[in-house]
Amino acid sequence: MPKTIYDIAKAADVSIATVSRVFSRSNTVKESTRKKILKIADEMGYHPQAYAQRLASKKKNSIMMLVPVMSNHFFTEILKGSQDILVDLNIELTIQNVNQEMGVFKQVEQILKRQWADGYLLVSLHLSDQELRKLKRFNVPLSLLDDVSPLYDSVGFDNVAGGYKATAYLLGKGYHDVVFLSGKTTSKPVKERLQGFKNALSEYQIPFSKDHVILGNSMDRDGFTEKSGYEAMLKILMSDPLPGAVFCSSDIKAIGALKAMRDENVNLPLVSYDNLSISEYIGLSTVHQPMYDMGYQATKHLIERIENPFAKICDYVHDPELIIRSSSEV
Amino acid sequence: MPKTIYDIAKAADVSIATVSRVFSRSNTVKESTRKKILKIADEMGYHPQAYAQRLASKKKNSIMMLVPVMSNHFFTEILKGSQDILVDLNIELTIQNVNQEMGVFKQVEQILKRQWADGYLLVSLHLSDQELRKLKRFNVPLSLLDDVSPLYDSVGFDNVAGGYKATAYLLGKGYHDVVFLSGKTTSKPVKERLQGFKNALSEYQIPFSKDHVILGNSMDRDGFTEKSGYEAMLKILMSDPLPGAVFCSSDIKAIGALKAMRDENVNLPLVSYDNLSISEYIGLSTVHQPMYDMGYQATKHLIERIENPFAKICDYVHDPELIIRSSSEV
DNA sequence: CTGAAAGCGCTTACAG
DNA sequence: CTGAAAGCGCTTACAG
Repeated sequence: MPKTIYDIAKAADVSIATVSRVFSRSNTVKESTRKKILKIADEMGYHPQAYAQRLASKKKNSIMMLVPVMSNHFFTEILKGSQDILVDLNIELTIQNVNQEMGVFKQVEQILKRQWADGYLLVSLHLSDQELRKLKRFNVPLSLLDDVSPLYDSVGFDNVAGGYKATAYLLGKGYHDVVFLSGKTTSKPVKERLQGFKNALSEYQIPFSKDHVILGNSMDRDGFTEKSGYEAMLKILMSDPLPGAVFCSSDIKAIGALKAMRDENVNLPLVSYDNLSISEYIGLSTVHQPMYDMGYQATKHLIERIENPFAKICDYVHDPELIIRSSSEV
Repeated sequence: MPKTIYDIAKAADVSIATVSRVFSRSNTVKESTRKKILKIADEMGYHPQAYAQRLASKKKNSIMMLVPVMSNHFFTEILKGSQDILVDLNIELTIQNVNQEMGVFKQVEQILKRQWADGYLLVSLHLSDQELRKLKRFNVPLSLLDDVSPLYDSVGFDNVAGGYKATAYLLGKGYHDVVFLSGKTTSKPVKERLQGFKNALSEYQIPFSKDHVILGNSMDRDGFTEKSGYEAMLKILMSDPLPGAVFCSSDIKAIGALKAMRDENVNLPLVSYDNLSISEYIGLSTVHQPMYDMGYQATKHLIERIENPFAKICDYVHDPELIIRSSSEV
């Protein structure tokens, strides 16, 4: 049986209040008794139970990150940014995976209801305005990451600008017949990047048509898979005439697309999106998103919000940066 | 203020016991009162607090996964395997990141002490036998994943066999001057894969020497980074004569190594290790590890262990499979 | 610096 | 089918 505070108190011949004070780092305990209690606790393998502590104190010192891990190839960067700020503050970070296939909003609600943490980091969840508004009723600090909303502290990217930059670069190089290798078109980032694509076209007075958008058949993870990119590129390569260049909605898809080109022995200039750590090594021209900074910032906002619930909401939109490597320079 | 069970009881004109029964799905509640309570709870936004529930019931219905997310590129597969079994059982899964740079064992101890979960899944932690033995004192179900030990339920891989297969393949093709592109040599999987490498050499009666092992300078994440692979391959390419082939300790490193070869315009046959989802698309010959199955199995073991703490310990070692693609066929 | 006691929000025999 | 009451393992004013 695990030991309780009573066991330690009895063994140390003090009250449970004193034992509690030792573990809550209250400095009102005499050094000698503190040492004695710590020694006994260590021998008996005692440590306060998280549940009881949190119930009694109403403080949690804990933040929870909700994230669709499955689809999130840049998650490690975000996590690093988040941890770097949390470690010093001695705040626990717990991760909850949100399953994209099972109703994101319902899962979020379910988790918030349980009152696990002092605040929640919602990563790449892309909830609608209406859903976000509904979450207000839980009255708990929320911070959005890779998403922007005036309703919450949030730090995201201007996907429209990113899509525009990538496309404009290709157009500027003279490839006026660019094509968009899309993800699932209901996905928020896909929509926005497509909008950027359209904006660039219209700047060059090129009329947009449905034929500009090519999709793979595989639709798991919103189509953000190598397989889906491969399929889409195969379709592109079957068109006649071939487009001059490709703007691909994500690096992961681009990896599939690149293989399709190799298999078919065609080489179209390609720019994609995300700048994963591998992208540098496979020479992908891509739109960079500083995920580390984002994790750091969003976490900072959340902590400040927990401390001061009535501070001004702060939504920050990063301007993405285009990085040119070999894939666009054929 | 969040509502409590008392608020609901009062509003529904019943005792708190009845409200509790409704939420714990006890079927001893009259259908009409159940409906009434559920309706009121929904209106008032009530849901039982996780902490209080677990403290009172001593049941947690929850499993925690400890994982060095940072370094774990195949983590999503494991997670999927684990979730697929948990969802049906209505068991919560929480993920705790373990920071490789901060003393893995200490962190694990710290987490176990808190008594968060009914059981813990230790993923790719590679603790020593002595450390594992020490964890016994927490007297809580533990299941190891990507690690094998007779002390706990565990499912891992035979890294020695994997290293052997990869190397023997290269030797069998006539490349007798193979070289091992290593990770940090204190890392358990690196050591084992190197042992497999040695075994293959000795089968071909090739004496092993230190020169067979090449290391990059970057050592974060135990050297499992693209950068470290790039650096190591650059070193290899500076040797004279050049080796005939390379066995690379991980796919991520191989991606860096491949770039180094492209940059230097050399093309050595290469086999690596892991079979990440991207590996198929960049044509990596590699050693496959069925991470999904592993996540599924380890989770199953853990659940059975929680139900029956005295069942026979079951440690399972997967035999890895060599997959040949283009990188080895130059 | 320390203790007695109330309380955190639940669950669960027990009794009816 | 339902309620009163004890208890889960802690924290924290309050008093000394």
